[in-house]
Amino acid sequence: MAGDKPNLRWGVEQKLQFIEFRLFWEGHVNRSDLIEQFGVSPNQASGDLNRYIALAPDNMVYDKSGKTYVRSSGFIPLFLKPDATSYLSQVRSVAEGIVASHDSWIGSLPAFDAPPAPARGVDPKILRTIVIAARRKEAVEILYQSMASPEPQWRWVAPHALAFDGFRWHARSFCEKSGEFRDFVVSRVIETRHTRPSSSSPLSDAAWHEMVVLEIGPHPDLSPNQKRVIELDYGMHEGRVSITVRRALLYYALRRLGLDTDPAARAPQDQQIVLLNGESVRELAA
Amino acid sequence: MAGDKPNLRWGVEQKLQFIEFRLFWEGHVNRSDLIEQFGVSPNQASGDLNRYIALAPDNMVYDKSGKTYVRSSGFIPLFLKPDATSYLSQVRSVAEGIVASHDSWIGSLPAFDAPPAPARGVDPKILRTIVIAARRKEAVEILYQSMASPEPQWRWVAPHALAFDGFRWHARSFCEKSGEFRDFVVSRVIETRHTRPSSSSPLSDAAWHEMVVLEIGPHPDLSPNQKRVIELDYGMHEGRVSITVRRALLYYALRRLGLDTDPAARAPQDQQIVLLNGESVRELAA
DNA sequence: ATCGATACGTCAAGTTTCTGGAAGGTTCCG
DNA sequence: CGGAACCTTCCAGAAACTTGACGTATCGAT
Repeated sequence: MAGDKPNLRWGVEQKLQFIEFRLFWEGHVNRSDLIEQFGVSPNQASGDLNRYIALAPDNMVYDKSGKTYVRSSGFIPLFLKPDATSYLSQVRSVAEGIVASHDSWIGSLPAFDAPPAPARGVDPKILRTIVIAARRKEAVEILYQSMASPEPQWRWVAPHALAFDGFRWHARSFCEKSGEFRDFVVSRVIETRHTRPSSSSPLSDAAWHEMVVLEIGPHPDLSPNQKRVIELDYGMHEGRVSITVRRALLYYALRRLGLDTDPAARAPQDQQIVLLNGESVRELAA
Repeated sequence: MAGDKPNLRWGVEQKLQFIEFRLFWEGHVNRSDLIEQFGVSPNQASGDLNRYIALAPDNMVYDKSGKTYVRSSGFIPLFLKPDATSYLSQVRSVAEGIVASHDSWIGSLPAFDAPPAPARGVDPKILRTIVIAARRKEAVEILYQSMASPEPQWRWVAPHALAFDGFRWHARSFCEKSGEFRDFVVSRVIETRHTRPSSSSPLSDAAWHEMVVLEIGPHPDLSPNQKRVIELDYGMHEGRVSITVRRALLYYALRRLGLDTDPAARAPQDQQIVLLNGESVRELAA
């Protein structure tokens, strides 16, 4: 019956996916939804809805009383794989203004909030310069405000990767001034000037390529039941789980997991997890 | 010359935006880029590129030697507002598998990594049930694994908002069992059963609607120069910035900012910021 | 019980977009 | 020089879409 997706044009495929997205997440679709989202005529929207029914007859019925198409009980997505992470990521992006509401397919946005991350914004042109330099394996001259010097200084760096520490974006780069690979906070780059070919190889960034394994387990002072729940939360087996992280990001990973302080600094219920191989890991942290 | 955008069809507008996105971020576009992204014929792609030139003659020229269209120096985006946050968010989404590479417009993905967040995934159907219940102001019966009880238990909750604490997603809900508003970790919901109308009003969730103001400043033990950089990073004026956060999220906000422990638990360079109004804030934390 | 508003549906004519095929141009490289 | 890898243009036909007109079902208000 259904199942054979003919070669559809991109625009048509998008509209069918949209119908399915709304059916799954909201339970219903309207002709007017298509009109708003894609700017098509009522006429065309009718056609698209009926095309969807023709391709997936068991997924959707028209509810005359509700004046809307509703998902039927035997709904099986045909054009989309429903994904909670992606939906939640969209919720966050729309709520935080990263994505305009009309660019998202979510029709009725759930109320949402998250603890704010008060980090300065990144200038798109500066970011572009860094990204392009990384791609071309070039060095770029940046005016950088470091923690060490009072005034911003020009220096040549050869970026090769981006990293996010939870708050700030970093450009992992070879710094010609210090002769080392370092993290540069992108929002501390005031300006960029020239670029030129770079002789440094990203492969020599040992701290970036070397992986560290963190062994974590539930806090020993939790009750057996609390331990079990934490194990479920973190996907632990037999009281432990391994997390692999680049040595260059180890500091941020420990901080993010709340493992950069003495485990006694928080109550066990707040701390939740502890590092099981702390001795071998902590000496690697920068 | 340029500037007047005629009423274009959705599909055409998307392609022009795509051309502009690639021009801005990568510096060049190919006919083959359009072919890959939208599945059009080489023929049509030519047409679209020339349509773009007709609409924005000063933005792009064909580099015969490079065999590609390149951004010209006077490039002014016409269909898109370049946004670093949105670009970086895409980088992260693609790198973490949230968005398929071919659904993103980024052609050449920069190398990227971030500290992993080892949290269990959320089941899309369970999330959907919660989101729909919130929209319809309904209560839903969930099988929930709490920290308190050894076995999961059925209980009626009326969700009204989603919250993200940096690791886990929560459903802010009225719990009929306890008669209070509480956070339920979505990934700890094993199953959902019935729904029914709810009498509880989201407006009575005091901790959700009450806002707390955090005053933060640079760590006092930093050097004047280091303080200045931190002030720039966090957008502080005169050594302080106010962050407003829901009381229900206060705990997570403090944790995220590293303000939930004694300021002496970390070295000043690691701690970076301190809470200036700690006395009045900390007594509110759950 | 009728009327108006709001949905969706459909038929027809005309425009825009797109494909496929065919022929042609430029630059680079071996 | 010839081939590869780009982009371009012309044409006919198909698919997608718009505009306009007219018809249908449901609901709620008068």
